[in-house]
Amino acid sequence: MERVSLKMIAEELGVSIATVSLVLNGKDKNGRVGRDTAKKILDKAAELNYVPNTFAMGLKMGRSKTIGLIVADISNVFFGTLALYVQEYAEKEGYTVIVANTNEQVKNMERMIKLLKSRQVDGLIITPTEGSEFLIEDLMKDKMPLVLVDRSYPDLPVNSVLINNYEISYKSTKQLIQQGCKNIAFVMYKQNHFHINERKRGYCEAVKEVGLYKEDNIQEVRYEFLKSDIDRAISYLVKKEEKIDGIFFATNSISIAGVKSLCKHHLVLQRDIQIMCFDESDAFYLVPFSIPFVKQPIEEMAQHAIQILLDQIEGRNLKVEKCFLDAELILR
Amino acid sequence: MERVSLKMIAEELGVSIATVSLVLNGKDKNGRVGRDTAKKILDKAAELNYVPNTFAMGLKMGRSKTIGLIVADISNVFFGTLALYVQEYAEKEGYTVIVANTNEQVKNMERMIKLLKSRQVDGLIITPTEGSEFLIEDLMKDKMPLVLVDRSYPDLPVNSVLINNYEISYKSTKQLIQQGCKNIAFVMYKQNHFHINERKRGYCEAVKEVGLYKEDNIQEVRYEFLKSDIDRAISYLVKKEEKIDGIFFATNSISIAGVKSLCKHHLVLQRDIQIMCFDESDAFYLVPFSIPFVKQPIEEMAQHAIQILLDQIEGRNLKVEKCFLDAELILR
DNA sequence: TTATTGTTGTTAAACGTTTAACCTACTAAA
DNA sequence: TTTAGTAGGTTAAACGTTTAACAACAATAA
Repeated sequence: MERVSLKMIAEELGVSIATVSLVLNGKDKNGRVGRDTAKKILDKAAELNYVPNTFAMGLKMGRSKTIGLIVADISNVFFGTLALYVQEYAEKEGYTVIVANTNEQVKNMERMIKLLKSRQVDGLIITPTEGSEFLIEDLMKDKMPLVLVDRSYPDLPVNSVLINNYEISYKSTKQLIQQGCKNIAFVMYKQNHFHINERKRGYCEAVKEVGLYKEDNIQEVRYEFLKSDIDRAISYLVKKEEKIDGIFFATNSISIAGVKSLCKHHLVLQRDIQIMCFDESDAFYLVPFSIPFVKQPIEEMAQHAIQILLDQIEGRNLKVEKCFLDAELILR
Repeated sequence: MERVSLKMIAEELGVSIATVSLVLNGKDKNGRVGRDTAKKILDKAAELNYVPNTFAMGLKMGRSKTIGLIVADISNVFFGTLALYVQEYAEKEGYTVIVANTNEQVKNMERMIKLLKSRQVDGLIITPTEGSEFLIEDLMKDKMPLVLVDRSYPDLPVNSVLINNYEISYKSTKQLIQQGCKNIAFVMYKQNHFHINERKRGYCEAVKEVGLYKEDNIQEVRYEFLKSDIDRAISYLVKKEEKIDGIFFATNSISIAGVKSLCKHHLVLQRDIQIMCFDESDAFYLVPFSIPFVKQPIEEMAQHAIQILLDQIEGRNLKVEKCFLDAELILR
């Protein structure tokens, strides 16, 4: 893996390294380097298949043109799609993305931040884990350019890109009510995340308004034990005295697991029970009826996150930006 | 974003940079540095929250401890899962992964290789796009450590991790036959990929064996126009003279799109038609009957790919490794 | 006494870039 | 003839790390 350096090009052509650098960076305008010297250099670089050494560049310039993206689990389609778009928009601006997984563990998040810092990232886009407020505060003290996505700590003066969790959740619950549901459950993660609580608040508000609020209709499941907890929750909900006739699932992984679990109880969706999901899934198209869901504007989230982050990195905007995007209710 | 360097630690403690480096790299054994000096350095490093500058290290050492992973589309759950495990195993060995998407375009693959090279990756794991043989050959000429995953060019002496496409495909088709299907279709991408052709060969072999081969039962769809092409293909298959009673979908994206399309025709799966899919999908658990599928050992694929790649990078093994793993037929 | 060995460090070069500052030769104007 | 300007480069330092080679000193051995 013989790597081609400026030096090699310079030696082969009998010019100085500086000249080669100037030409290859396009800084040879206004008469720094002669036309034919420039052409010779360009040709030789192409011939030798020169690629600049980002390490040397980064070391010298103090910027890596790299950003870190920290998510819970890249194999989850929500985060995978987010990663796809983040990379797409980052690349357009000449930035590379390193993706890191936390698996919702704050310990991992800490490790990943350290790793990405050692990789000299110029900034971070993070979906923070539960209990990671202190890590965010540390990063802010460090003046690391930073954008939180999907989740946030509303009291911290930190850039964020969020959706209208409360409103869309309220609206979705209303929709179930309008479809005739009289006893609606809400299944959420047992996590103290602001965005999750906002979704809960939206649900509560909607059911309270029509006098349908019941505390035991709200079921919490643990991330690490999703499958078993969901089964228990669904069992409880479908077997209890006043049977449930509608369920709102608070995230995409809960939606999938929840619907799976419902199937096990031989309940026929849309007849025995109405459901409402967060996030789209291919799965929804496999059933011969439509499953309503909340569609998050993932591409726009990625786009705004990148834009805010790069504005900070490149010093175009130093104010804290809190960006709210509207999710959409899809009924079909 | 004041970055802490060895120099700062050295100055604060009144020792040389070399000493600090030695201690922080654990190279102060056999009496290089005194016990208490070492302790002072360790403490100060922790206090200042020192993280080594990977750029300077990489520049000096000529190795980045970074590998590149090139896939078609990170938001596809197969590649997402692959990425997850590749990262997990890479991290265990102290390597970081940069993921790049090609969207199945050879142009993009070329761009991504260039980008990753400029990032000084020590090696690459690639699921090559169609027509990218010349890029692989270039990399081999460059002596870039390399492992192809999922797909390969069998004539090239290049490391690869593949599944037993022919056998599992043969076996899956046999299964459909055994379930009583008399007229089985095969839906595949219109791509000249070896692994895809192997899957086709497995199907063909199985149907020919029992005299059920019909050329127009093999339908090809284009990656860029998956949805429309699938709809056309399914329409054709279900409406033609001798109606189809079984379909084998050759990849996960085709499976999902295909089942969606079948639903549109109001066909009841497992009654009107038997199907067989490649790769698992959450979707399969939403229907009250079981959908058989081919399960690829994604974690093992990632593990072997990393192991082969690191063996090459670190010079432990210079032979070309062709690794074959067995996919599994899941019936439930 | 002198040499040897061990302990605890330091010095300095190198990795591949970028870029401010400098240099040389030529042309044109005063 | 001098002076200034311009075109077309070159020199050298710096970024933060690693590590071979060196050094200073003390203890021990011959």
